[in-house]
Amino acid sequence: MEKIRTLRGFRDIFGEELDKFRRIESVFRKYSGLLGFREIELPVLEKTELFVRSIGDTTDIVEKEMFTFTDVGGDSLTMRPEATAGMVRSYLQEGLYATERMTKVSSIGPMFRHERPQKGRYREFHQIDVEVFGVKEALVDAELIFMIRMILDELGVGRYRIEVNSVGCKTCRESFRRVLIDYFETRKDQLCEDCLRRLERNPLRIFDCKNEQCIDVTGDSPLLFDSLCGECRDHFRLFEGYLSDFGIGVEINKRLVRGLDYYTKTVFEVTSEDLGAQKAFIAGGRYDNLVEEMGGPATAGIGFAIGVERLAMLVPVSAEKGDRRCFFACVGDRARAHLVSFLKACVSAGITLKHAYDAKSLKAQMRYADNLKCDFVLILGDDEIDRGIITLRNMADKSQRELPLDPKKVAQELVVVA
RNA sequence: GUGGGUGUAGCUCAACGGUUAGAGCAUCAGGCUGUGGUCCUGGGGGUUGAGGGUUCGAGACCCUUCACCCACCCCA
Repeated sequence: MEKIRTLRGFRDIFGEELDKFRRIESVFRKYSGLLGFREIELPVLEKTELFVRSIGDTTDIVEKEMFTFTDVGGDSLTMRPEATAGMVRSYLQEGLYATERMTKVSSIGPMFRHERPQKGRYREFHQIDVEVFGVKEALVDAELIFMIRMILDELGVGRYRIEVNSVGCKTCRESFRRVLIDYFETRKDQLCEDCLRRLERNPLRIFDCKNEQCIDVTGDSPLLFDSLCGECRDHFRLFEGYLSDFGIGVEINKRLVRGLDYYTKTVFEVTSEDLGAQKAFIAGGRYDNLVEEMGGPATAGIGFAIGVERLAMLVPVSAEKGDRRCFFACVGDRARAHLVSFLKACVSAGITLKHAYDAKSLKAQMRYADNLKCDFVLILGDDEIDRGIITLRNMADKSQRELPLDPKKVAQELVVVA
């Protein structure tokens, strides 16, 4: 029989990695709470149309990377490939635009993209997502960067870069698009195949190419950043000003572009060289038209997503030692009969009491206790029972002492020493 | 979807085309009746990813296929 294993790109997450996930989540919740975000859980499955409309039907995500299938009722459904679409849907569906002047929400959960897996990229991956609706002021842009910095610092992430840029609004982007196309049209012969495709579909993306020739060509091409409209330029200047008020240094990368269609003005990316080729582990930006495009009132929006798997690769293993453990070793059936009462007493007292389920020699139980890194072992055999006591061994210094054979009193004692 | 790399014990890896495929770690059991880590002895555990081919003989060579890893496209 062939062993059943996980689907390609899907994984079991456990042990050290899961510990890091939990730590990341808890540090995130600390700062998102301090900055006034509330958490929300959204469905993993949504109508396909939601993603097509929000992400853009010519993006790679929508064109070839979604887990999409047809429901028995005939609806086309999709496992969410990113969080913002669902966040916007929820914001509109729950009518939050009418009940609060602005909304700060966050969410944590799995996302799905049907891509070829590689380092730091899986078909099921996890994102921490943050969105702010209804604030057009650049202060919030800087506040999000501040939040990211606080989280990364507390997690002990060492080397990372925060890059920011502005991709402008509809008007400055439209006019620039023509300028860019004109520029590249005359240099078509120097572009790689992929970039020729990009030129047709989304010329801005040529800036993302890793091909050396293409990088050369973009080297002296006009930049969107330099032809922003007055409003977008002002917004970016204010953003920079607030960042310096927060005391955060960032790099302005005028070539930074985003893969999703809905971004406007501020975009940013946090990268690390310790990640392999997929070096961005946090990315986000402003999307001032998205809510309206999704059928809501004109509402500014901005958000970012943290790739949890990628961030976990950068988080140092926490040195904090788990709680001290105790083991119950018994010799013979008479002693074994006491196990349950000790278990009950210890759990009630908040103590972890490990034990072997099958009857083994004392030696084997000691080995097992050692293996489990237990700090204390309770030893109970005929000797102890006859004398009305139980032996408590300290595994570290091998000292032993006797306690009365009374589960509650022993549990109390363990609370003190363990 | 494309390119490259790798598939041998639970894990990390050996084995020039030539006996019965090994080692370390892990696991289990012993080393005078009830005491762990180090040490000694032993046990269990494999269709060498799968299928075909070449050969007197294949873990190794060839073909096919599958899986994983890395990279491209793209993205967190």
